[in-house]
Amino acid sequence: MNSEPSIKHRMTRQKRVILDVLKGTDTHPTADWVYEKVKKKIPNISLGTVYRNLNILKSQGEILELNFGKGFSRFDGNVSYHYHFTCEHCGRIRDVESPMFEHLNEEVGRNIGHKVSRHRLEFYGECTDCATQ
Amino acid sequence: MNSEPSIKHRMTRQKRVILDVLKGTDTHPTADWVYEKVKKKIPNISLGTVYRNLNILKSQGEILELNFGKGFSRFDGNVSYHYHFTCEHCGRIRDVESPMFEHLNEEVGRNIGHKVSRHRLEFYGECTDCATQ
DNA sequence: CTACCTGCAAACTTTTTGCAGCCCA
DNA sequence: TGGGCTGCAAAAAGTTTGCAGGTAG
Repeated sequence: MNSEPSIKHRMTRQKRVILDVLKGTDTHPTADWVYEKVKKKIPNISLGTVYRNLNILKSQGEILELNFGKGFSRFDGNVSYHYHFTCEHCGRIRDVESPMFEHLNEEVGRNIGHKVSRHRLEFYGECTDCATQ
Repeated sequence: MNSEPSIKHRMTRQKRVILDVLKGTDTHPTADWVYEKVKKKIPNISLGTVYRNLNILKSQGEILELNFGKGFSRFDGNVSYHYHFTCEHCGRIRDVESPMFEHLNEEVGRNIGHKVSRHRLEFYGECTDCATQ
């Protein structure tokens, strides 16, 4: 994977469209979803190129790789750190607008005796769309 | 995967040893680590059997499947729900003895307008072992 | 020009599954 | 005894990579 900081990365058409797709959705898509979407603009793009660019963009801090324990990754063009809410009924993943609980790091760090620098918090439940059906 | 509740699961030697291995460690091992460990007692066990039993045990609530975004799962014989701390230096995953923040579900649920029933919280940082080296 | 990037396809890794025989309840 | 379970091996599914030609800067 060409993501060492020493390499000067170029802005190619492929990379730009991939980034645009990710910045233009809040659906936390999989690599394959991105691939299908990008194919509409660049029909002969390859899945390998999508993966390569996702890794480069991730290493450059332009996107986030999320993981919800399904054996594949999801990607997020919203790099401002935030929590997520997953509906266990429809599977949709939403951004949580709630503020972050910054104090948890220090609180738990003191408790366990290790230096805690960040945390990841995911909420699960049933969204209103599903509850009202 | 034979994990429908309708199926009457049996206790086989393989399943018992797999469960013993998981209950006897706090290292949050991968399926392959469990496989290697179980092979010492049942040398001709197959990896497929390990995976099948891990899935059955998980569906029965006897173990937990964890996911730390590395392309493979980790398993936990400690099913009392708890948080984890991952050292980003040595990679070791420790249980967090801190009490759970039960109020987060209601607080965030009110904020986002969806029914939140549980959350998952993972801490990251540097453990004392690594910090003092 | 010359790194870096692309499409293609093969390779890799983790996990699942079909099958014929085995064994727990 | 029969339905679930096993070992084996092949298949899936997601992701990475080697290569020869293409292109951004």
